[in-house]
Amino acid sequence: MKVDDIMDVALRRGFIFPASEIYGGVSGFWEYGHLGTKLRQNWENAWRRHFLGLDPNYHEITTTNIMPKGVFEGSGHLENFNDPLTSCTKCNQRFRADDLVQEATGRSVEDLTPLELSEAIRAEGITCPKCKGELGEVNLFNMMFQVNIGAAGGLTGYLRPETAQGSFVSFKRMFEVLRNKLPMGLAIVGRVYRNEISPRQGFFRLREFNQAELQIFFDPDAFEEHPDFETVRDTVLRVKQFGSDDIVSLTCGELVESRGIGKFYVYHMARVQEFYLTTLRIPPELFRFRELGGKEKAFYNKVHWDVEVYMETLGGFKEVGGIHYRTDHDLGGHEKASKQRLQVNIDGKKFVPHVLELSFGVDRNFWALMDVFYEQEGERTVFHFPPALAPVTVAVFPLLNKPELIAAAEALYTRLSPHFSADYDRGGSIGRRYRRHDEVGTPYCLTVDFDTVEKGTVTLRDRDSMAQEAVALDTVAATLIARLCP
RNA sequence: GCGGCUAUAGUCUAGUGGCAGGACGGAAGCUUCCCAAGCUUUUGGCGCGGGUUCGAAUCCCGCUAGCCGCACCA
Repeated sequence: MKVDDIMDVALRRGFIFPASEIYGGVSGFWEYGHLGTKLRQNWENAWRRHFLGLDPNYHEITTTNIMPKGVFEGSGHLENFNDPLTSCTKCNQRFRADDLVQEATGRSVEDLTPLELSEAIRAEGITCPKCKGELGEVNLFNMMFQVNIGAAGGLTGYLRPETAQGSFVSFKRMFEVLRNKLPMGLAIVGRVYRNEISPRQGFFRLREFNQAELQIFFDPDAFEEHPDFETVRDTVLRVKQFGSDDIVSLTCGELVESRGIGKFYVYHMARVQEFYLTTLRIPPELFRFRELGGKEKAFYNKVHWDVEVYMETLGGFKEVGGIHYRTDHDLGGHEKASKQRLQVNIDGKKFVPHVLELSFGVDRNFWALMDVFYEQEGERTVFHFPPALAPVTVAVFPLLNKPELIAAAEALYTRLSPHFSADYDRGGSIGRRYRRHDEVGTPYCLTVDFDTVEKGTVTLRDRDSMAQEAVALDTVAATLIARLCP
């Protein structure tokens, strides 16, 4: 199985491994080794360059992982994800305990604690609605991890379940700092936490993971337009529309005209696709937008397409991101809960900005790179990562263990390492060293031989073609840069 | 969270109550060595915690993790 092969390399070579492994691990928590950290950072930096470059007024901020309870009252996370659950001890069906008690007693049970609900279930003799089996203890279940801030009796806080809230609570100040202009984008790349009941699918559903999100605040009256729309009007998007099983190719112009989706939204779809096809080099047939509708779509999302990549290891197209038109749901909620005015005043027009959210799961994107670019070519295992994303850009080898070659190779490594992600390896045969670096996706290897000492050339070996060419020492850095930025 | 199966070195694996073995990998060295060649030396393991037993990798219980199914996944 491909998933086993990739996980084997990932564990063996230092991409990812189970968290707190020596204590047995905890499901849903993973650690990144040195190569995984580099690959993830490279993805994140590519994401920053692409999305923050879309508009001079899109910026990255850094906000806290722990936020006070009030934030999640404003966001709706507490209200919507704090369900008291009980399950049948016989058939394991789960139920909302408050619904069952309320139905049996006719009383409002909103303020009852889980313990009181458990007692009420026993007192009323409530049994499983499905099989009449005995119901278990009531447990409050919220996807958020709760933490105590300060000494006993202090504030209740939560680990953020999405980075987005950081942008919303920072909106008021950042709008002022950035001199009252819309659209304004606030990006956050960072850790988030969700207490999944039962994470499965290996690395795909995590309890602690990374998001890269860009919240774009804009005037809702401008949703139908975008100043650069003409540059993407004829761009062909791969889309799977709600209610259809087919992936079709539609231009941005067609999507606006046939579906009435605002140009502001479709423009950003084009830029997202560009990121996947051009920067990440995902083959087009493995990429699509999937429109969500009906129950799948959160009530506050007016338009919602997921970004999906086909992953063989996960058996199909899987969500790696989403484009959500969240309207004024978030700022409106925080306005009520915080009692702060979050409306803006632009040229005398007062309104609460709407939000377009570009949201990406970093770890899922990381896994997508591992899946899409993994190749087993006979005995050769290779990751064909785009060179700019590969954890190691260039590896330097002395052909032989001769003092003059080692000295020359070390000098070359020392010269390159401040500017490139470089590695040095003198262990085993030259062929073995090439294979070692194929296995972690290093695009370029430089081998120092006697020609290096005598004529000042090194052998540049290309990962994908395995072709070799002589390159002058003086031009090695320039050659690498030219290949990294075609 | 429930049920079934599973857990031996970095990876894969042999071992069914009596000395934990192999392959690959890693390290050091030899070999003017450009695609996992060869040789020498070496490293390193029974997931965790209880129990049964003279003796447990092996049998039993619990925990943790993984896989499959159910449930969950705003």
